[in-house]
Amino acid sequence: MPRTRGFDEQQALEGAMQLFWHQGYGAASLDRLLDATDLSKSSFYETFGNKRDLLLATLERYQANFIELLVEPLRRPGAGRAEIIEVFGRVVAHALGPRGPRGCFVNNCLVEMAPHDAAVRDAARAVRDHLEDAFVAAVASGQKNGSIGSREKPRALGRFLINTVSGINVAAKWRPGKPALDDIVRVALRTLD
Amino acid sequence: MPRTRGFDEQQALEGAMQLFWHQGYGAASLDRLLDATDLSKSSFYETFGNKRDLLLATLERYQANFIELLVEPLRRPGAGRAEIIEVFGRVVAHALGPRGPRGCFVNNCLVEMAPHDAAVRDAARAVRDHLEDAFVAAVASGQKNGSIGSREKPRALGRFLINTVSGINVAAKWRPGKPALDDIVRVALRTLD
DNA sequence: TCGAATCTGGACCGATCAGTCCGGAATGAG
DNA sequence: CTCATTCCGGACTGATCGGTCCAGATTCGA
Repeated sequence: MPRTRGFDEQQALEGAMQLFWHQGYGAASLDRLLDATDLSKSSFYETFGNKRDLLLATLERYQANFIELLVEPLRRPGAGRAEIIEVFGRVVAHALGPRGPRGCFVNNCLVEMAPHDAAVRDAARAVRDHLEDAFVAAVASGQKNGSIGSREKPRALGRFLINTVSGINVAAKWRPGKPALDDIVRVALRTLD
Repeated sequence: MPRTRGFDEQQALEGAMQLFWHQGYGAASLDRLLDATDLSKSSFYETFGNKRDLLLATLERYQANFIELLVEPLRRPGAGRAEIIEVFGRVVAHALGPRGPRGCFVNNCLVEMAPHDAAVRDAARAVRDHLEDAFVAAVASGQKNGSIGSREKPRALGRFLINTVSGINVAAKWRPGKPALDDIVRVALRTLD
């Protein structure tokens, strides 16, 4: 039974993710989701099953479309200090966002849902681990090419860097000035010396 | 019309705060709040007005009873590196908590409510600013007595430290091992050199 | 012991939630 | 054009939400 009328499922997913991201899971009512996905109620349930399954799907999309793009510099061969700096620049821009401070989708889910929902917690943790590993690899590579000091193990530095990223995303929620975020990044990056 | 039967309002506040803290605002239904405060529905509304006002009251209590206690070392005359280290030890213990990872009450509120509720955002920001100022003062004092390096302005270091605290509280949500948190703290404290 | 003040449990309200279901409109294949 | 398939709007359900209200139980001062 092939689709003949087809609609853009990816675009619907994107809309849903944006809504979850800006409003949170609880505040994203079904009506608003229908608006955001541009779907009828029937098609919505046909396509995504239910609200929670949709959340998990948007988490996957976030991982694939945002996180992967965000850390792309860290994947370059011979990545080091410069690439980490570049990623932090993206993090700041990403956290503030063009349409109000949305923070980080995964962080938001973690805080709102993790205590109650093991599946969401696992999904969020997976994304975070992925990000941490990317930092660790870049640190190791940077220590090898001399752009990063060798006083700390890559894992420890990676954990610290991802923690700083988390903090920035929370900080974004109360709308700090860019100077405040720049202070945070500058001091944090001193640990790479 | 004086109270003759009196009940412990402070204890009710404490119970409500614990519930909000562990479950979040949305998930803390009225029924659960009545359990937690050990109040009847009528007395609940008589005492606290409504659910949201109660949240603001618990935020104040958190500020007075937890944050103030947490940063007490920073208030000691001549505070410096040692006191900051002490506070970070408390932060780790506080975030993990005895009854599951509750993170930081203010952070949780910030993420869940700040986008929708200006009053909550202001209250949370006030608590956070308070904490940041305590760090800044301790850094300034530590730079004066030589326990902390002078390469960064106290405000910048303070912003960085409070950001690290935020990150740790988010990290706690996905139940990291203590070694991971220790890595984060150790690396972060190197910025005090 | 009596009466006033305090407190409680639960019935009740309107709103909103996620989710189900179906009659019929829209569409494309043949 | 025909007709099966796809899709939509909206009525509907049952649950739960925060919040109101009051009759009556409980308690205390006098």
